Amino acid sequence: MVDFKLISQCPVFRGISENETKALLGKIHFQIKKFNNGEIVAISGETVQNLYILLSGSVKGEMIDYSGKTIKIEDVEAPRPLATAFLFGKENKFPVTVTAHVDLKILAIPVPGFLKILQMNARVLENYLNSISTRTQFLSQKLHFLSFKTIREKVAHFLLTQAGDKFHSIELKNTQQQLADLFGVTRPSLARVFGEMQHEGLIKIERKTVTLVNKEKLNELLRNG
Amino acid sequence: MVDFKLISQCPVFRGISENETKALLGKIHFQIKKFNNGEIVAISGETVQNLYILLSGSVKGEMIDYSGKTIKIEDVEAPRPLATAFLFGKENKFPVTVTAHVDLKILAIPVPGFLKILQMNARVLENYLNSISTRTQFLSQKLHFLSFKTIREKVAHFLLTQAGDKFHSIELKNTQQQLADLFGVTRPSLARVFGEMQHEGLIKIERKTVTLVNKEKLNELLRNG
DNA sequence: CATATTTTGTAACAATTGATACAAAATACA
DNA sequence: TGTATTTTGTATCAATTGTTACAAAATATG
Repeated sequence: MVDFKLISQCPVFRGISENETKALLGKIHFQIKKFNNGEIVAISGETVQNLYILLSGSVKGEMIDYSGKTIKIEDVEAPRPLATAFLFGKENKFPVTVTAHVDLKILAIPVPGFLKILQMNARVLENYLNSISTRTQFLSQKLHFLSFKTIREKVAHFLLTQAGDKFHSIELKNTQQQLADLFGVTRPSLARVFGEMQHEGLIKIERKTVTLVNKEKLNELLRNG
Repeated sequence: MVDFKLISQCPVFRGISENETKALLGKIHFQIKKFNNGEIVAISGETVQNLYILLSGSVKGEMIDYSGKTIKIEDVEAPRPLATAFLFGKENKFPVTVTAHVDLKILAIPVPGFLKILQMNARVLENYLNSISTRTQFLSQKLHFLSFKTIREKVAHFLLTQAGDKFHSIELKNTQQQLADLFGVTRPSLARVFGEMQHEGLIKIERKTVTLVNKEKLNELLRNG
């Protein structure tokens, strides 16, 4: 028995009623697959030929290195889709090896069928486009952030983005340790940069409040290094 | 007069005949916009409400920093679409300010109309999905590569990826300078790492040929730093 | 309020990389 | 082949960041 209610809770089918979901899936081929704990769902490098939606249980994604060892990358839980950004495109292969965690039930919709659904239902189409676009935008932002090489630049960008055009002070909602993790640097290094920037009169720090004293120089940092 | 032949050469309409393109566009609203050299097509942060396809001329994309200065990011030339990854999703805003280069002609298809086209024509749908998916995959790879912090790690990853499972030596097709640019490091730093890795017996370099002497240790590098 | 825990500021030293320079080696080209 | 140009190997020094350690300050908790 297929739980269409659960499927309609998945991001891709959001806003689609249980009955509509049932009707859509009735017009195409699909499979329900079950895996036991530890079974391999897909191997890294394998071509993605289905849209996989977790119905129950969860999976872990692992990279396999060149010697055969595995490194855990991320977990995905029901009711979420798998590898949505790798259904199409030039490199439509699983970037990770996917293994079942607890007893796992997966809805597998072959790509041709999924394409039909996208054409039949505007809402699903929009959901899917929004999903992969949001991911692309997230990656773009992350990449842009990583383009700043020094900690000073990262801090300047972070502060200016947080403050926006209007404000000249911001409230930090994270500890230095959390910020350091976000920036991918060590906590003492971040603290050092905060201290230096305060000494130079760029910012002023009081408790969790950071005042941007000299916004212009902070901007110059992002250009001149 | 609209040049449907040109439109059908754009990646999104690839594989669609001139007549089909004409028929598709006939069922929706669209605009042809013209810009003179230097005119602003879209401002960074503005919501993307149309799919823009360059019909003639080219544009430059620039970021505006917090003080108002602009930095050139990239150029796009006809017949290519603009900001395809920002039509949908949570942050569907222009990431850059777009300015006309030479006399510019643009096809502007409002998003609702483009959605209709996607539903009417499976080929356009696939083209578009392939386009943004390929972009996401490119960004994913780039991000993965940037996750390697030291030059050693970058080199190890590069060599192992190039060699794959089967081969134990690769032919470099770039100069050290080009590789250094690819890695975002200076040329002498890269040369130093090559030298060190050769001294340690990890690799052997002869002219443009790099032999991976100890693949296992190269793998360990990617995990243990 | 007093005490335990977390967070922050700072210092000393090591490791990595960038910047600059220069000569040897390889390559291109007349 | 001989010469000009490009590429590579290497060295030195500066700049940045990581590592480790410890005390002061802030916060949480009883």
